[in-house]
Amino acid sequence: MNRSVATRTGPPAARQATLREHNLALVARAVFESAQPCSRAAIAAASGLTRATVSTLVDRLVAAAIVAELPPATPQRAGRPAVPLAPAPRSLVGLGLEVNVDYLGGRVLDLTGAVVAEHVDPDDLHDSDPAEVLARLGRIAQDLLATVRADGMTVAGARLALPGLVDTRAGRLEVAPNLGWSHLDPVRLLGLGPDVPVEIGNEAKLAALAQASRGVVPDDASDPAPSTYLYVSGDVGIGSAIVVDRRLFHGRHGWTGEVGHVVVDPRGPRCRCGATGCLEQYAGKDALLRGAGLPVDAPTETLVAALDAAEPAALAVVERAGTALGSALADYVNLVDIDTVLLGGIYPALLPYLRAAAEAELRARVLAAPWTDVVLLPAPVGDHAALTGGAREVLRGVVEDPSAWVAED
Amino acid sequence: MNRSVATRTGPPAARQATLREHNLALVARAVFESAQPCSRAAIAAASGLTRATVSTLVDRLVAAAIVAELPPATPQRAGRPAVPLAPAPRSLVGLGLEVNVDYLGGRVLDLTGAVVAEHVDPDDLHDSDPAEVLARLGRIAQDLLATVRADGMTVAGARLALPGLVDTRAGRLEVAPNLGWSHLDPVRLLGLGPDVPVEIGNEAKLAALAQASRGVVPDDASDPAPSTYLYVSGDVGIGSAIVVDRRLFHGRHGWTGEVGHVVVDPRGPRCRCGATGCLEQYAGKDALLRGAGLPVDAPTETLVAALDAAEPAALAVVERAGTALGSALADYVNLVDIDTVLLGGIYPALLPYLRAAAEAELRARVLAAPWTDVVLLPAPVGDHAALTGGAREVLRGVVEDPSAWVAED
DNA sequence: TATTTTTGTCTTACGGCTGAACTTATCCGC
DNA sequence: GCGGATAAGTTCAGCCGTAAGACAAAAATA
Repeated sequence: MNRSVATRTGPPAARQATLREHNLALVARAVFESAQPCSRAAIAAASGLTRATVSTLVDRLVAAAIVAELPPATPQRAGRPAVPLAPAPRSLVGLGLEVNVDYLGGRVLDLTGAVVAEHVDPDDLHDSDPAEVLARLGRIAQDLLATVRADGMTVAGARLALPGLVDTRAGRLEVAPNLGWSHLDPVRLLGLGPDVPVEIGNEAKLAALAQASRGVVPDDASDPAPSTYLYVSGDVGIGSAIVVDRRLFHGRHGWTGEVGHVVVDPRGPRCRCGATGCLEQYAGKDALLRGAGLPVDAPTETLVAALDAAEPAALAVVERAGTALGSALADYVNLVDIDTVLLGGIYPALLPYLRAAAEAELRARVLAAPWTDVVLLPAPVGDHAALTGGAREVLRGVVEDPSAWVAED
Repeated sequence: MNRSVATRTGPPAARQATLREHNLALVARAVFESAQPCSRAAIAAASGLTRATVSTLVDRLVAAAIVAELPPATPQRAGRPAVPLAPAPRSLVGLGLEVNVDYLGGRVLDLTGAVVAEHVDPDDLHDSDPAEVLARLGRIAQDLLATVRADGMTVAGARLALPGLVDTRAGRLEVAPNLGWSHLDPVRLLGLGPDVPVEIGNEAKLAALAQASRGVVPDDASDPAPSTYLYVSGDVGIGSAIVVDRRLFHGRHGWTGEVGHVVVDPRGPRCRCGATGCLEQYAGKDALLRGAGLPVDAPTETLVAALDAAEPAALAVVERAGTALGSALADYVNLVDIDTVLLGGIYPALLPYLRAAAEAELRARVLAAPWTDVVLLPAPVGDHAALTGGAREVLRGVVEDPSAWVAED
């Protein structure tokens, strides 16, 4: 009897409805990825669909308040003027949440990429109580949701960023060393209602996605953000993410990019992970401050001031960090063949002092160096990037599958 | 005038024909990935399509000789017996070609995965003349094609494996150090007619794809080959590939997996790449033979014999190689979060002697070690794996888009 | 004002899938 | 040995989404 209920594995069959969903997403992407507002006719020409089909699809997106019709621009050419289309402001929004060692907070973005609400509480959350902290963040989230709902917006979902080993699918935080948290279900502890679907993610991974500005939401076109890059964020630990075509490379569990524990010198100092000579012991924040003779809890600005003052200890330790970083990034590039590296966290401030050493090491060690240049760039989105990244991930889901938000009929 | 001819960027629009192509591929995959022959009804149940639709799609695949109807098996249950479906033998075939330092040759596989023709010429091709060698391989290919065509088979395409930096899209070989080749167009030099589309690929990458046995072509079900793994092939150099769901992770240019040049010890010996302490200098074939006090042109068997005889120099150098390999693989796993490693080339023979050291290093250095085990396995397909991988890649193309091989009407 | 040009809508046709009835082929129980 | 049960595969009308082309609308241009 239970024979042929068949697991229904593999990709789903395509039916007529699938066609419509596909093309609806195609049209939505066309609107969202266009630098300037575009017309129905332009979308038809670019996509290969007929103007008739594009029209019906656009009408659905407009009815769902995903796309907005702008007032007609003053026409320049002959012919009936086009109706400009653009992402709809302040209708569907995404919520990014984060708990990190130095703050907790939330940020709400709309489909245009604008911040419509935000609340950030700086705090020292080393070895904090997860239940208490997450309940507090839950209340912050509720406040933000109430505010934007009062303005008539609909919340598409939320994404919680955590600085640790996260199993996104199971919704479990395995361990977050710096928070002193382990083995818990953060979504349950947040205590948001079932009306807002919450997923969790690693902080560095979500911050990485925030860097792809042209992804979901058009920024100003002067910023040609790359779509394939490595994002490396330096703090006490050094996390990173592999982004290909504005999407994360996920690996087996999502635990990619642990570049902080790449071997720089096996005879080097012992790392808190138990091994020796990891990158973190050369280019992590604690190692840098200690090496420069500064207190471990000093802010990055203190180190930068020491560098600006040309203090020899600071200059030496940062150059050594640059060499170590270059060596580890060379391994990274040799293994995954991605040659644009965005540096976040403490690195943008230090980049002038470590760039030369890092680039020398990259030139020496990257096998493909004769045919391609590895580019080191400061990450464009800095402050609490994971909040932006989390909110954008939610909105990317809306744009890539708008059918869930479009009326049936 | 030239305004709106629009580049037609992005994914194509979905039309009715797209639906059919999608479902045709879905049905083909169902037949090819099934362990035993399956019926139309079983495919319908598994895919969610109706039996009517599956029937018409299967009929097209049968007419195109991609799928074959087997004679009915003796029925066990009540009801009309099913017609078993399986990949069609000896109809569409793929050609794998390879030039490497020690041989050149070709292999023809049919859709069942069976070798239907093969020709391998051992030879020393260090610093050879590319035009002469590729012309020779072209003649071998012509002979193989003539043979299989005489038996009524159709050649779907060919794939040429080369040991070097290959730009697959442009069809250019940038450099193959061991052959002494650089900057050439191997497809043109092969001189095959336009009736057989030839693509080129890196040897290690294609060998890696050969390891996913259940991919295109069902092997015996006793071998549960993984679908996501790292493949690391040791020879003079050490190449590798990242395989996710039986597909290559391509990176920017396809130049991923250069694990031979991951840093093991920056104070280590100088590598031929110009840097110091690369893995290749510890675990490459030349380094191993030299360290064991054997001639550099000795075959691997000589080293294995020395190990079996418990010669101290050999044991020491292989253990050192195991540690180095473990260190480099730990970096690899930390960066890409893939925990199954298939070892090919010279490593399967050496695995008993280097496994302990490598696994110790992996346990110490892989950050996720407490939550997941890194598994080292000998690669299942050994002899000239790139030939098999190349042919399978061609056939994978057929199964993933059968519509090109199915009659219009 | 008439013509040209381009946008957006309307109508008809077509292709591909669904669902339900129907046919075919086997097993099972009496 | 025969009828019912069971399952596989086929046939046919109907639905849905897109294509194709005509048509309406709105602006620049002569």
